Amino acid sequence: MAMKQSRLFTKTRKEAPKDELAKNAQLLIRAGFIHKEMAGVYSYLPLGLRVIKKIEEIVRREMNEIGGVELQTTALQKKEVWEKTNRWDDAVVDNWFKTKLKNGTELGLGFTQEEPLTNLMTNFISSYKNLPVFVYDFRTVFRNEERAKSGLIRGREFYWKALYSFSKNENEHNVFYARAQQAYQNIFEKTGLGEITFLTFASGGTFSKYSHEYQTIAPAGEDTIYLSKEKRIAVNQEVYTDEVLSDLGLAKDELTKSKAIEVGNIFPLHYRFSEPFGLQYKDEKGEKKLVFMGSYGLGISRLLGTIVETLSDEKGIVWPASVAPFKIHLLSLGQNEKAEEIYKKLKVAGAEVLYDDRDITAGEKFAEADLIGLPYRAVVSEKTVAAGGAELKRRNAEKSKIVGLEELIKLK
RNA sequence: CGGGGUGUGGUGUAACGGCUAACAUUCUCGCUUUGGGAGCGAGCGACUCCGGGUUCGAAUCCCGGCACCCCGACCA
Repeated sequence: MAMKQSRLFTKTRKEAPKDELAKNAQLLIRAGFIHKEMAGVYSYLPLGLRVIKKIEEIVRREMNEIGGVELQTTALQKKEVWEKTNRWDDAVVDNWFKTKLKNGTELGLGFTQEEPLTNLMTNFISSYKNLPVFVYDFRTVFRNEERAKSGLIRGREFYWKALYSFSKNENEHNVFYARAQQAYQNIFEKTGLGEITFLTFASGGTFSKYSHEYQTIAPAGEDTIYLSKEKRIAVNQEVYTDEVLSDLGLAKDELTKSKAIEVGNIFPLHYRFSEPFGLQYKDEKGEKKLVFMGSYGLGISRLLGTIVETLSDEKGIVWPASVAPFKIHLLSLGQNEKAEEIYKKLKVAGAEVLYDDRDITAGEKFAEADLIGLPYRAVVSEKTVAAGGAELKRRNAEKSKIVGLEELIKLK
């Protein structure tokens, strides 16, 4: 998609809002990607929404690749479903947003999808022939956090992907679980966080010995992990014990302590949900058995925040090409028809280009381009036209070079 | 939820208890300029978060509320 910047109603700011300290929120607001509605609640503006969609598509492809099937559950939740697992009571789950129908019936705004989805799947799973099945869901969820913080890192309303696996038994589950790990690794590599994101062993809670978190190293992180750069794994401080280290074959002296942001979390659910909902199947012998489940979460909006938090410099955001709202930032300096012409050709070629066609000073265009942070900047002025084309520069490079239209189209 | 802090034009800041609440930026208009948020001039824009109180007089002091930020706790 191509777009003229004169059509983009958002505006950049020189100064960070005083009610945000987190780098991700400051930059995303300054560059016009998000709008703060209230603490922990943000609207996605056109540029921000495009990044969300890019990340979503990367995640979708990986989920499809491992056999995931997409659906969408509801935000409104009914009490009875959650009472089956004892997760309706505020004494048990303290971050519910609850509301009521006109007639007084209590409802909740979903904070996760295990209950509704397990309940829903009882309609469709009845035989071993129906298994395994992997279902995923992108949606906004709500958590009444006592303290929202760090911009998009911990919000009260956020966008995430949840996948649940339904398997015949633990062995079958383990096969998928391993594939899911690979898919997660692919996602972080493709979104530019591969180098600084670690598979992390964390508390398994009531479900199993461990859960696996994907932790991205960042000073702004809420978690503390001990990581091995060589082995590409880490241990969450909450389970940093001699026993766990020996389990994993890690020695203390090979681990580095670091703050990190939890960008994903996967773990087996065993029969925690299939049991209360009676999610069973008949095996080959006609015997009823419980479905073995697994959970695979990933915060899309948190990932957006994490990318900005970790991949920005003093001038602004530095988007990885894979998630950038546009690939090319085309700037026209002064009056010239050449820029318009290049824009039209790029558009026809299907390039993802944001064309700054506004009548403002060069300095302003450069400063804004750096702040918005698209991977490539192509300047078209009398000077560059005389030199044979556009001046192309990567966002994170110092050097630039003159290129023709063909080379620009290649970048799309 | 415990502790700390902050609320002033859209944004960022200033103002001893005392003139018509100031400056920068944004925005509008004019001129100039055109390779790093450029210059000059003119304008628009604020019941100083809300409600009480003290005082001749409150943005400023006091009380209550709300909002926001930070630390901690919490975070299948």
